[in-house]
Amino acid sequence: MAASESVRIAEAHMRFVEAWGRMGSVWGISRTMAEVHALLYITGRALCTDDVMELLEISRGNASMSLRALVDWGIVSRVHKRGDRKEYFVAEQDVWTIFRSIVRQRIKREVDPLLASLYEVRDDLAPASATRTDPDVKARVEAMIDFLELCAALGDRFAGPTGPGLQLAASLLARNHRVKRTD
Amino acid sequence: MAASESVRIAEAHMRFVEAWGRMGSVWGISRTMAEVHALLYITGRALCTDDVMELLEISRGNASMSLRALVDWGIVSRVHKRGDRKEYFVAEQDVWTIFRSIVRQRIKREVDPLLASLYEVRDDLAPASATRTDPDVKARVEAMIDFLELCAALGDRFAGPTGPGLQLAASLLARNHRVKRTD
DNA sequence: CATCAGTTTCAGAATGTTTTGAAATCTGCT
DNA sequence: AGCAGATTTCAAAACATTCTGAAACTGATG
Repeated sequence: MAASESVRIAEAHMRFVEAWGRMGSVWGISRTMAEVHALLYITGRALCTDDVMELLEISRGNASMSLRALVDWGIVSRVHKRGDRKEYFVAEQDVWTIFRSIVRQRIKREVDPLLASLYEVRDDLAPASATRTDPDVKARVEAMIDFLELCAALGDRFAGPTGPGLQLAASLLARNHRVKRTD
Repeated sequence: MAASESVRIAEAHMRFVEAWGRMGSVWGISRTMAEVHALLYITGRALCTDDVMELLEISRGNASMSLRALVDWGIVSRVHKRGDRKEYFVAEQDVWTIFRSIVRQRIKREVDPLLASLYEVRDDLAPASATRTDPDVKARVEAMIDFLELCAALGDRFAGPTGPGLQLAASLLARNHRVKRTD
């Protein structure tokens, strides 16, 4: 049997799902994954694999993969219903928490490896043919490293599990445009 | 004739280019585009299409497309050499300015259209069958809209042409972890 | 321990993106 | 205008990602 009793979705909900799906690329996830997340988010209900398959018209494999990936990203969790062997899934409801998880994941997956490569490049630039190397090149690599480290640090601060990122952001926005220089 | 006299590149430079290329997905551009940018950035020189083709071993069409796209993004500019009909390209050297351009482009291309869709969804949710609609659904759409608006505003503030984003970021990092709540 | 509902896996198919290369276009010079 | 070097375009090919569906697996139950 297919979906749990009455899983119907208003047309407007589906448009939300589609809009969110198109946004997938921004978050670095596939369209379907984003749609699955949107579906869980907008309904606010616990849905099972069959519900997702049916509503989004995707295959069982795809639904299973996407749900699992969302759980790995930490923005969807598994829940169980008493007396039901099926697994159900719910999306994190707090937008800021969703954002946190995504930012942290992406830094870990993408910025950190890049930084690792850049450290290697810097180390190769430094010791050996130090005299023959254009000092500007070193400076540029350094600048890039500094910038990415700043990004990672900011990400941690903003998106860290303890950080009240929202307030920080708000206060940042509220401040006046110019900030007194510290140098 | 191929590249301008002596365009040679140290092995370490190429590793920088590759590392940066892999990062392309984060910035939402293709690997090659990212590599072209990295090449221009790390050499700090003005290179012509042929230089890029040769160093990156890509086709003329691809080099042309990638360079043009980078110019569109505002992180590479065309320069001319007196007595030379060729066009040369240089990358913006300030990391923060590069970041600014990218953030602004991405907000314009990705967040703004999504927000537009969400406004439509909200408007569809409000007037007609207002009684039949789960109020929580409206709240969730609102929450998402608010969040994205905050993102766009933050992006503008941080990455705006006038904003001293770096100082803001630094001061943010320097602050103590907890910020007094404003409510 | 055989069965069954439910879940995951994975090779191949479908789809989407990027690259090529040659032809068309442009630009500035004589 | 006619030419020559430089650049852009674009259809087809190469490549990469995502999706499907059927088979394999899991683990609770009688």
